[in-house]
Amino acid sequence: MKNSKVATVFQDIADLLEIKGENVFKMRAYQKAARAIDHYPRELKIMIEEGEDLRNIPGVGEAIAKKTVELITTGKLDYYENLKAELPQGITNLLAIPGIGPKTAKKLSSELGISSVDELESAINEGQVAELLGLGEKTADSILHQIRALRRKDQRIPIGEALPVVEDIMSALSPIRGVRNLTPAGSLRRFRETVGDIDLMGTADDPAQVISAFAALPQVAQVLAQGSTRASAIVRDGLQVDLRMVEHDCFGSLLQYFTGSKQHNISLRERGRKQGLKLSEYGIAVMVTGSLEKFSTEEEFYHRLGLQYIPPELREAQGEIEKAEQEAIPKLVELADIKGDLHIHTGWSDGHDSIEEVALAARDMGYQYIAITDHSAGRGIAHGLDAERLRKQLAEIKALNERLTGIHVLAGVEVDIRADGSLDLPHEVLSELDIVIAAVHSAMHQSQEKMTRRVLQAVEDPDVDVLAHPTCRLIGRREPVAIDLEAILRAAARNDKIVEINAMPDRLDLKDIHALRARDLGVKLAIGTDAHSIAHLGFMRFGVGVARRAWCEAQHVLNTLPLAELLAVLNGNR
DNA sequence: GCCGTTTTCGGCCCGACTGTTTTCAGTCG
Repeated sequence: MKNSKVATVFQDIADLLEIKGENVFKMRAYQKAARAIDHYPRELKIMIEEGEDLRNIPGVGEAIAKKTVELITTGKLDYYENLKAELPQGITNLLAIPGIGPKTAKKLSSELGISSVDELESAINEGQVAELLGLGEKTADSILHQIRALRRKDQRIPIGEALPVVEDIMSALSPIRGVRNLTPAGSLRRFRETVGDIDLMGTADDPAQVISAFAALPQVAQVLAQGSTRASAIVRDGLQVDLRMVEHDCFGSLLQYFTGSKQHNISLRERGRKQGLKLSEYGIAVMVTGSLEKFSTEEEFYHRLGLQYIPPELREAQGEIEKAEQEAIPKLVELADIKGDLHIHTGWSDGHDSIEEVALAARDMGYQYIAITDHSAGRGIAHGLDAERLRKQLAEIKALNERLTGIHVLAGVEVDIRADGSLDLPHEVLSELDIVIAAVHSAMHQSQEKMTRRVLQAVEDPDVDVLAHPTCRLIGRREPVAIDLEAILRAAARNDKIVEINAMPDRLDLKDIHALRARDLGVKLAIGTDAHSIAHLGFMRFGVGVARRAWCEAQHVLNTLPLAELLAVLNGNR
């Protein structure tokens, strides 16, 4: 059983306990454990098999550890089954509707016998809901509205779609006089792989003026709410943007607050409370005197708490606060550390641009090198290169390198790992290349045993340098393949192989927690954009975001190396 | 149910908004 499934069960237990009206702190303990397990970089199943203590996971104590073992080893949990039997089936579905919490869900269930969204909708239409004590016409209307919105609304969207939207709005607002510090907050700023809605903040001499300007933007389809310091609006594709503007001197605490994560902020406030400090978006209040200290930067805010600055990508309540206490937050890799892109397609296979066009664009970005890694001729891949065409491409790259200055082009390939684990090109031609990336592109529904053996064979192949997009997932569109990633990463560590963080925003593969696990196992990572056109070279920042969420420093990322050192590593590998 | 520079009991984040109220409960981020 996967961690995410375990987390879902504990979250459901929390919901059930909340509806039941159990001790809220017990409920929160399950919530916290669910989140921690969902973010945990190791598979609990393996930890149990290897006899490790699950109580090392923050938020998991004796009781939840025991329940986790029961759930994973037997596939089911008595406590959970009993809890579900006590309450109407499906009742937790109601909690997914914004505006409905545990009390309302319980009331709807016990007084009207409602346990599904459809039943709720008919009851509202029949006027039953508005008659309940404590509810009313407005509440019933608003619930109906939310049900409809929920059905229309897409799931969380990939960060790669959200960031351009917010940047477009930022560039429209930033010319306004007196506007400063425009910054995306929330999960977008933390570079989570998907975002629900967009938080945008900033400071202004006259916040209300900026809010009005925002509401009038052509990008805005519908204004949901508009006040003097904040507005919510729907922009294209139903994406919701919340803008908050405050005066300049509170920006640090405001940005900190709205960047989250929620659990990070809770942990931070618990810690502050022990120091007699009360944290909020307005600043830090000293409890005995009641005086409020304001902060114009996040750095000052963290320092006031006796903490080193914590970069947004690490704010997930995964031990970063303890590390900050010890001044042990590493200097994370930055976009500026990246010296080149190691995964690029051109018109030779399914990309759009010529090698030279890509090389010149990369040089303009300040890169020292790029690797051209077109597809091999594997089944189903358009215009893949066979040995003959690959040698022709190699010749073109050699000629180009003699002609171009300021950028070096590495000759490479993204060779298909066939269903049986063999590579799609012979050793003779692979050995002539600077870099060989291997990846699965077919037979994705193999059993976990078969897929793991298949990829292990590629990782152990002396011709292979890099394993690309190891899970083959497409966010929101294709589930990751069944594979024992722990075994793959351990094999990569043993064989000195590099594993890719694919920066294409709908892949992000490895994902954050797997990249962290790789880092911990000593596996070197390469960030590649998988660009199929020049514009895609800009995806690098998403890959860097993943690496930062995985606590990676420049030393953990292969393509922060200058050209000579990179070539030395690649040559040493084969 | 978890946790410990107030350690094995007694705590457990904070403020805003909304709608239904008569002083606040419920929900959200």
